[in-house]
Amino acid sequence: MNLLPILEPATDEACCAPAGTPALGAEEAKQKALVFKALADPNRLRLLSIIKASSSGATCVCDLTDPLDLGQPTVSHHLKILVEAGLLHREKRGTWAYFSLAPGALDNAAGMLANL
Amino acid sequence: MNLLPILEPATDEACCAPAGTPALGAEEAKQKALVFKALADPNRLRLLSIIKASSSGATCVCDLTDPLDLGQPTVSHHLKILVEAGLLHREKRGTWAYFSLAPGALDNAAGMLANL
DNA sequence: GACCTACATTGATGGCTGTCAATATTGGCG
DNA sequence: CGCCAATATTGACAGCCATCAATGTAGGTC
Repeated sequence: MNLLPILEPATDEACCAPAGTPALGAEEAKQKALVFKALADPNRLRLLSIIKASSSGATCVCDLTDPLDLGQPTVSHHLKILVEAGLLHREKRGTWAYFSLAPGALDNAAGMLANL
Repeated sequence: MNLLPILEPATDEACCAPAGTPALGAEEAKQKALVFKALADPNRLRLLSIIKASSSGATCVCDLTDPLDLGQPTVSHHLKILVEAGLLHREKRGTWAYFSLAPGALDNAAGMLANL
């Protein structure tokens, strides 16, 4: 990734270190938080799970409303959030909208945790 | 919530698959969402980053307030959330409280994404 | 064209959350 | 014991968020 500012422990006393700049920049943190925000809802996790488990790899909204006990607009809203976070891919085919996992998106999120 | 009257769509046709039970259970999803909720804040990500980058592996609160531009109570609040999510470990030593990464916690969270 | 179906958008609302000021607690030190 | 320093807790408040009802849009069918 990028170079981290080395923390120089050199300070006065016992308690702690200086900690001038944090290891993770404010902007970068904000960006990464967006992905985890999208993952921070039980129903969205279940949506991802269902879509991932789907044999065809693509699922339409009518498949997703029933198992979640949510209204159709709510599911549509969650799907939008997941798409905007880059986790899902939407493909409109005729009247139906098919959703599939964005390739590598989950791995990418997992990598964020490893490279904090 | 309550039971929704099942609309009999009579459209048993071509759209999708049955989708009886979702792959991820409601309770399980709620539990996992708690971890991601803890990760879904930029300042908490930066806290984790600073603590992880700390040479000693343990950092006290006084090290964490300055680089984040947040008040001490707010930082304390964020740390509490991270501890309760199982991501951090708190060790009180005299007047100071030292925080360190909970071993394997980040890997565990990354695993959740892989095993959705 | 008229109508239906699948999905998206809007508006409203209750609940959650991040932040701060003020205060409480706890340990160390004289 | 009295005081200070480090941290935690409480209360209050603004902003965000998940949800639903109602409506809009667009594709398919007759």
